[in-house]
Amino acid sequence: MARTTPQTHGEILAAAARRFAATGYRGTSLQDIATEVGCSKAAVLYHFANKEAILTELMAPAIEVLRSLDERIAEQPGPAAAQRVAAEGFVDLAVRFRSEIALLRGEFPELLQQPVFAHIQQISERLIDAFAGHSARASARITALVLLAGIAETCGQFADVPDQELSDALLALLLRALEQPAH
Amino acid sequence: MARTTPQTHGEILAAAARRFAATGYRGTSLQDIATEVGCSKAAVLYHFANKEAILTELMAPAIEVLRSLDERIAEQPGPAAAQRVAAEGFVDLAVRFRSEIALLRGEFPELLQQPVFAHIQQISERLIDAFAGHSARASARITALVLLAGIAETCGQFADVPDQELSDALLALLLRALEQPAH
DNA sequence: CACTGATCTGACCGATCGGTCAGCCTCTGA
DNA sequence: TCAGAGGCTGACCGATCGGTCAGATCAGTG
Repeated sequence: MARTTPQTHGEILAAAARRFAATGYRGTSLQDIATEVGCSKAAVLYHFANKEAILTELMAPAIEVLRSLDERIAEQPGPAAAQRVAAEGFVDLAVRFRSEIALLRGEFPELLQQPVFAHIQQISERLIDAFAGHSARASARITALVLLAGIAETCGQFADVPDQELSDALLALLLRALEQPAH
Repeated sequence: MARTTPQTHGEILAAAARRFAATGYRGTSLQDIATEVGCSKAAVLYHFANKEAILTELMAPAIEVLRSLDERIAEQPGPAAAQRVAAEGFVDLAVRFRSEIALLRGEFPELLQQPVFAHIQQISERLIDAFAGHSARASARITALVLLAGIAETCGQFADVPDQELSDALLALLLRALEQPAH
């Protein structure tokens, strides 16, 4: 029961990731995390300012990669190049961080309100725009949103599929499904 | 404030639908619904046994259609026919009930535990199977799940798109993206 | 030895949740 | 006129939430 090791911080992070993935962010209480770690709820709040700080630290690496993808897309010369970079970059991100994305478990709408994800809303809008080949046509935007949301929502469920196989399948799907932008 | 009309039942349903769509099922309290209606929380619980009963009544029509779609898919002679019926039926269901689906807002995982959705889990598994053309290949199942989840997750966001246009765009996407089953 | 700072605990707080309950209105029909 | 039923209210309940706080424990330092 008594913990004297200073590695509790990491243990809390790992336990929180497991619980968030199992029951979602809102569905996981600080007591749940504490029980999984084997410490008190107060100990959890000794290592993290509040519940949100745990989520922030868990998501930080994925958010950083998403931000850099956003920049790389903006640098592309035309819509076709932007679409290709967006597709490849997003698939790579989804596969690499699928466990982190999984623990959001459809709570995107509420979680987007939180400071951690302050800029994600705009980034994802630009991502959809790139997916749609900068087209304003309704069908292009519908296609883009369905694919983006579908991948984000499901990639965490393929924990048993090897990275390369999942990556290939998703990229093939995107190339097949996305409407080609006008030249 | 005082309500003497017996139409409160319907008003509560409508208010609940709006609040669920805005902040999700778990994110909406009985007090929120009562405030929107303009009555007391106790009045809401006079008309409905509990919070879940409101959701049950809201979702009943959509669930019934999903159940009949499941039966129709099972009657198809081969995987190709089943895939086509599943695609057309699911798009139709998603478009017609997009406002009902929208108010689940990614809370599928938790809500699936509730009695209302007891059989939905198995039905959706059979739906994915039909989407995948009864193939066991990982890529086919990944594609099926991404598209199904993507449509379910996003169709509620296209409230401004006419039914026919949305339906056409989604069906075209499915025909383009789904892997063809072996003959 | 005394002291300090880091780590951790149990008890507690106010807020909010879904849900219950006794009773108050208002309308209706015998 | 009045009993009773339907509709509704305010007060209240136990549970749970995120978060606070005073203090206990312990390793290291002088």
